[in-house]
Amino acid sequence: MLTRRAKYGLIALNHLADRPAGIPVLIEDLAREERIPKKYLERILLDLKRHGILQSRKGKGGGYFLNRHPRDILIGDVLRIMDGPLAPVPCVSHTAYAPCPECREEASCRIKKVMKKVRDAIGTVLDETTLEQMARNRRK
Amino acid sequence: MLTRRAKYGLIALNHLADRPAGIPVLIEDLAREERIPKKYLERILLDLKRHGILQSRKGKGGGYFLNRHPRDILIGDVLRIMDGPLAPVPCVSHTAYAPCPECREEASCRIKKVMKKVRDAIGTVLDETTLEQMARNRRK
DNA sequence: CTAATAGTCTACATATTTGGTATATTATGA
DNA sequence: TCATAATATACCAAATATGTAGACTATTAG
Repeated sequence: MLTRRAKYGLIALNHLADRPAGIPVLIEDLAREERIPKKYLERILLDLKRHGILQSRKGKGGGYFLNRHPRDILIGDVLRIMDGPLAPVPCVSHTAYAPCPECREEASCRIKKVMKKVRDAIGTVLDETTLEQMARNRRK
Repeated sequence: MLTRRAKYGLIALNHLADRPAGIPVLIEDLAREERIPKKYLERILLDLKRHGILQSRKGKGGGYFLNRHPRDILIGDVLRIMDGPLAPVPCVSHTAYAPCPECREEASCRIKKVMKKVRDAIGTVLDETTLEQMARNRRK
């Protein structure tokens, strides 16, 4: 399940993708228009900034804006930042591999074999979808 | 992420799929051999029984065994019982559809469009994999 | 019939995650 | 230098995940 945090993040990025590039949007406006709790959104945006997705300016005329063109932002990367690895078990994660704590012999693990397929299926969708594609159907 | 509960469930089902059909296995043996906390496992097995995956017998000579042939048990169904719907958002679930609480206009929701693809990708793997297939690589 | 066996039910306990708030502090531009 | 707006830190409450404890019930051997 996607967390609310991830949904808020995607909503915010779509919101920003709809505006002209490089023009800052106030957290407050974003929060109000998208009905997201402001203080919570602050932390989400900051996190996305720290990971290079967003950029910000302080003071008057400041706000948040995309750091890259929407076509260069992968939804998979956004969701990794928001919710952690895409993989359903750590032992099949591309970006955050770790052996499963309970697992005894990973090489022959039956769960791993199936979950690897699931991870790849998810990755194929999310790492081949850009913010631009996602935002394609603009509201008028 | 799969919960530990789901992993335990899969491990238990694989364990049972390895034995001759219809011969009961004690919760206690299963728990010990697979290193799963017994009381926790009890509830997991009971849940799988209630959903028709397992069958049990009480008293001496009792225990748990598969209610159907492994080829008729879908991993997707098992995971739904253990962890809930496969879909990353309720609005794209096949088995437990519900509108997302935060969502305003579902028809045009951009998140929904992407997540539907993800759900289908996951479903294609898990609803086409049987316990028999999963258990194919037997340990010797 | 009764004792041992083995699953079932209910209630707690405890840790982690999630979603959110409150209050400062820091940087920027007019 | 003042208003603005992002940043940082610390909390907090509710939900979920992962167990544990103990009583109860059904079954079978003898």
